[in-house]
Amino acid sequence: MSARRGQPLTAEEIYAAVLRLVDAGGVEGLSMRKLAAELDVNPMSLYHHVENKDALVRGACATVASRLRLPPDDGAPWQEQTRALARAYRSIAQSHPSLWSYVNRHPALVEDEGGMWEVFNRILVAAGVPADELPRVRTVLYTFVSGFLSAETDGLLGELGGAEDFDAAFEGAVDLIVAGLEARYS
Amino acid sequence: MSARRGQPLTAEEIYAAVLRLVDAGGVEGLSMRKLAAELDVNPMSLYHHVENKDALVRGACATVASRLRLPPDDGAPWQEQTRALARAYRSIAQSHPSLWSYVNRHPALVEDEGGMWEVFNRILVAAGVPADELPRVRTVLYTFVSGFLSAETDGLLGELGGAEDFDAAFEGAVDLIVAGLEARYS
DNA sequence: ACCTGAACACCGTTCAAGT
DNA sequence: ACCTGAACACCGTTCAAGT
Repeated sequence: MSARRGQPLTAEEIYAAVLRLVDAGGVEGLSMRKLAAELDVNPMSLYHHVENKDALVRGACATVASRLRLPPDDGAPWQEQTRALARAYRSIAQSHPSLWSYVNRHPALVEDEGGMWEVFNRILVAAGVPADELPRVRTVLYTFVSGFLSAETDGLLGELGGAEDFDAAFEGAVDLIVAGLEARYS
Repeated sequence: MSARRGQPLTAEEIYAAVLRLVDAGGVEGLSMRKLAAELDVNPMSLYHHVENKDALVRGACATVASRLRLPPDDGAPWQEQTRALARAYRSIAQSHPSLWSYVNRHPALVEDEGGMWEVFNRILVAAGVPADELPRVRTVLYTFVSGFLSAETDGLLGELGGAEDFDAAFEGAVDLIVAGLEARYS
């Protein structure tokens, strides 16, 4: 039996607990049984609120992704908007590193986070990328940024050396991308 | 009891089986018990040859990494050597995608693969990167390439769209890196 | 010295039985 | 209608007991 009050679990309650457990021990460290214990509930009761562990992670993702705040379409130079978008994305990744790292390598879980691709497109057009190259360039640059962030959140950045100040290294990485775009498309 | 001949397991035999299982079902799909079955051996016998599952993966890595063939130091332009190094690294990653993907996000398992960093340094010096920026630039570019490769091996590249021809997308990605280096350091 | 069965402490998930 | 205990098919690893 559970020591809980009569009210059933809310989605908010569940996902707050999921994020707590994932932050503490990664998605691999999350288990239905631990989550149930965290919520003071019978493990099997969880299946009444969520289909399975995968759906749990997907829901946690949606919760976090909804917090992405995209840079506005003011008249700022595309270089500055690129940096703003990259920083906004990084801050989401860093808010729950283990979750982001896991989701980023599970294609089925990656979804359009609040119109990010549209914003990215707009910026690349401003940078002079021709329409037919746009999807490829967008995808490649996304893999570059997510590669850096994976290295950062997985601890590889520190291991590889040369980047004691991660913020500075990130800015340098974005600078290199901007320089590459300028050289090829401006 | 085992149906094996008297001879004990060899490391070659074990790692060949590990790679077979990892290729088929990823590192997450590898288990000591399945490996033992694959080798027709008692699960507990494996612990006589290897410390634990982690050591197993580390050994498999070393096996694969030893196959990396670095580009020679001929007088080729640094742009061409950059492409050659990137291609050599990609072909290793692609030879056992699941293993590479797993190892790449476990910092403790990433090791210098046959002097790759030295070769990378030499190329970047030729590209005009100043000595004090070298470690940072090397690390950032590594995260870019490994980000692309992770996206490719994890199936994210196809999911994101814009890259039906992965080889072409990879060349485009390296082109962008080269353009960035030329713009900032040449 | 080498090998291994049973056991321990975990998983995700199903399902029949309870209220 | 909702909940849950027992069960199933898995894990990695330990350890005492066997040869």
